[in-house]
Amino acid sequence: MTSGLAKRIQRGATSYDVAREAGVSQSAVSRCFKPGASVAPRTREKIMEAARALGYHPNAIAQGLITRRSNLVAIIISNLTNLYYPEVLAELTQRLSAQGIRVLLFSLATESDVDEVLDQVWRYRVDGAIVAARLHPEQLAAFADRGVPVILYNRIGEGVPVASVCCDSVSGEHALVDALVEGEHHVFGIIAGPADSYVGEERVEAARRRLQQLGRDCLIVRGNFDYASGDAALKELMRITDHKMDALICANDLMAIGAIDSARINFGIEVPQNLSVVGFDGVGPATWLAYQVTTIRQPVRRMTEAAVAMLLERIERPELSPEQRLFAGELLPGSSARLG
Amino acid sequence: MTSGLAKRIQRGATSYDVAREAGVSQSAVSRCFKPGASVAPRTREKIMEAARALGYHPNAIAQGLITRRSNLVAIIISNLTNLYYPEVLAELTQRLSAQGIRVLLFSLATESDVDEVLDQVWRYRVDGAIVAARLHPEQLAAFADRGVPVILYNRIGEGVPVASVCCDSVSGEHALVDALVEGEHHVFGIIAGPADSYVGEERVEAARRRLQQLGRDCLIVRGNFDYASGDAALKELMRITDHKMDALICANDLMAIGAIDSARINFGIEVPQNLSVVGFDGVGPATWLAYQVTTIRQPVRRMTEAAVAMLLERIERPELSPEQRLFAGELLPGSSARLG
DNA sequence: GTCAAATTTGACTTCGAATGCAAAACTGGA
DNA sequence: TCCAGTTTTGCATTCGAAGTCAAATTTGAC
Repeated sequence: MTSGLAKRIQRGATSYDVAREAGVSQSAVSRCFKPGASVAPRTREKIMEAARALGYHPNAIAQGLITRRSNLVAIIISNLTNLYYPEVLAELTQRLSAQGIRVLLFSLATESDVDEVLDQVWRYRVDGAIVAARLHPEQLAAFADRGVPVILYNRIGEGVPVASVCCDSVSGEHALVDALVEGEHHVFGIIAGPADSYVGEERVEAARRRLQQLGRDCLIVRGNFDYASGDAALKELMRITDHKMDALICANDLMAIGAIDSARINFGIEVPQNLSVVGFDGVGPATWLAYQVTTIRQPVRRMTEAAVAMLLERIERPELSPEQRLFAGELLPGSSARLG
Repeated sequence: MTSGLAKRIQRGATSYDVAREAGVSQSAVSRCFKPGASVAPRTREKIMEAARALGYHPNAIAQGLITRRSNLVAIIISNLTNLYYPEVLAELTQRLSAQGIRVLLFSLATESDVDEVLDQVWRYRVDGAIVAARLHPEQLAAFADRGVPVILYNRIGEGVPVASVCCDSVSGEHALVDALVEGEHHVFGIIAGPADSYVGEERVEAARRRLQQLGRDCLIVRGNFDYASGDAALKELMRITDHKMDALICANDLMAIGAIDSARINFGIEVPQNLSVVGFDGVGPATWLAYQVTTIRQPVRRMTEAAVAMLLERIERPELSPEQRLFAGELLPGSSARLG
C-alpha cells in the first residue's frame, strides 16, 4: 500500500481512484452505484471489488451538486424539551432514513434564531422541511418562493396555504369536555398553553366553546406547557375559585401532571375523587401508575408517517396542493377524572 | 423580472447570477461572502445589493465539495426515548449551530442499523461525529481510518482509544451508596440497565463494589432503563427478598420512578420511610413533587460544551490525542431515600 | 462468417463556489 | 506627471459524481 493510496483512503477515495484500480472509466464506476444502470456483470464485479478495497463510498456532496438533490430534509423543532417531541423526532428520522433521506436538525432556543436557521436551510439546498415551530407567514412564504416543500406538524400556515399534519384538537377537547360534563362537575378550570403555541390556543378555545355550548362557565389560567407551570396554575385556580374547582382541563399532559401533583401534595386534594384532571398528548408519563391521566393520545405513528409521505410526494411533484391532514386522537380514559 | 430570472430564484440563484447582476466576476461574489477577503467597499455594496435582490445564499453543497469541509457533524443516538437524551441533543445542536456547524441526525431503531448509518456518514463527508450509541471496535476504528474525529458521549471506546466525555459513574454511585449505608439500611437491591448499556453496567458495578467494600450484600435484577422495567424489577426484588428490601439503587432515574410508583401503589410501601430509592441522571421527572428522587445529576451543559469543544479542536487538529474527560455528577438529596 | 441490433463503455461536460496567479486599478510620494 | 507599491479584480482551474452521446463491443440470427 503506497503512501498515496493511504492518503486517498484518509481523504475518502473518489470514483476516479476506483476507476483506476479497476481499470475502467469513472463513468463506469458512477453507473455501477446507480441502481438500474447498464453495466456488464464482470465489470460490475471488478468495480465493486476495487471499491471495497479502497473503502469507496460515493460522495453525497458531489452527487448533490450535480443532481440538484441533496437528499436532505430539514427538521425544525422549537422545544425538544417538550416530552412529546422526542418521540416525534425519532419517528420522523427513522422513517426518512428508511426512504434514503437524511435529516438536518435545527433546534431553536429562541424565536429570533429562526432567520439564521432559514439561512442555513437555504444554503444546504434541502429537498424539503418538516416544521414544528412557529414561523411567520413571510418565512413560510419563502419556502414556496424557493420551491422547497414544507409540512407543518401540529400547526397550520396562518394566512399562507401550507401542507400540514395535525391532531384534531376540537374533537379531542369535545370528547374530554363531554365526558367531564357527564361526570357531574360544577366548577371548571382550564390551564392554557403559552400564547404563542398554536395547538395550545386551539385546544383551549375548543374546550371553552364546548363548555359554553353546554352552559358551563370556566376560568382560564395560562401556563407554558411544563410541569412547574401546571403546579403554579393549579395554585392560582384554587385561589380564584376559592378551592371549589372540581374539573380541570389542561392544554397538555405535562401541565396536567404538574397540576395533579400539586393538588395532591400541596392541597391534599384527592384526584379524581375531589378533582378531575384531563390533559392532551398521551406522552409517556401520562400512563405512569401514579397519574394515569385521562387524556387524548395523538396517533404519533400515523401522523409522522403521513408527514413523511406528504413531504416525499411534494418533493417528487412540487405542484401538489397544500393538503391539510387532520388525525383524530384517541380518548385514553385513565383514572385522573370521573367521567360520565 | 424575466421568467429566466424567476426560475433562477426558484432553483436558487448562483454566484454567477449575482455576478452578472452586479457587473462583476464570480470570484468577487465568492470573496464577498468569505470573511476577511479583499473586496473594495463599493464593490461589496453592489454585490450585496444584487445578492439581496436575487435572494442569493451560497450553496453549501458546492462549498463543501471544493473546500472539503461539509460543516456537517453527525450525531448518532440510539434511543431518543430515554428521557435523558432529548436534553443532550438540544444542547449539542444549539452549541454546534452557534459554531456554524450543522447537525446530521441519525437515530437508531436497532443495533443492526449501525452499518447503514455509517455508510451514510461516510457519504456525506461529515467533519466529525458525536456518538451516544454502542459501536463495535471495528466501527470506531473506521472513523480513525478515515480521519473523521469522533467524541463518544457517556461511553468509552472499548479496546480502541477514542475521545470521550462521560459522567463519573464510580464517584456518583459511591456517594449514593455511602449515603444509603449511613442511613442504616439492611437489604440492598439494585436494578441494572440493559446488558448492552455501557453506563448501566458501569454504574451497577460501581455500586456493587462499594457495597461489598462496606460489607453489604445486594441482589441485582436487570431492567432496560424504562419505567415499566422499574416496576417489574421492583416486584421481582420484593419477591426474592421476601419484602425485606429497604434500599434500592437504580441504574437510572426512570427505573427509580417506576420502582417508587410500584412500591407505593402495588405494595403500599412508603418511600422513603420503608424503602429508600436512588437513581442516576437527574432528568426532569426526577424533581417532580411526587418523586423528588435522590439521584446524581449529570452536568449536561458542561458535558455537551466539552463534547463540542473537543470535537471542534480535533476537526482543526486531527492529530490531537484521544482525551477522555470525566465529569463529576452532583448529588441531589431529594426525598426518596433516608440518607445518613 | 457476416451484419444489424442491442448492449456496454469512455470522453467530455456539467453542477456552483473557492483560490492561485497575473493583470488591472488604485494609492501616494517625488 | 510618473512610478513603485499596494489593493482589488478576473481568468482559469479544481473539487467528485452524473449524464449525454458516440464509439466500441457483444449478441444472435442467418
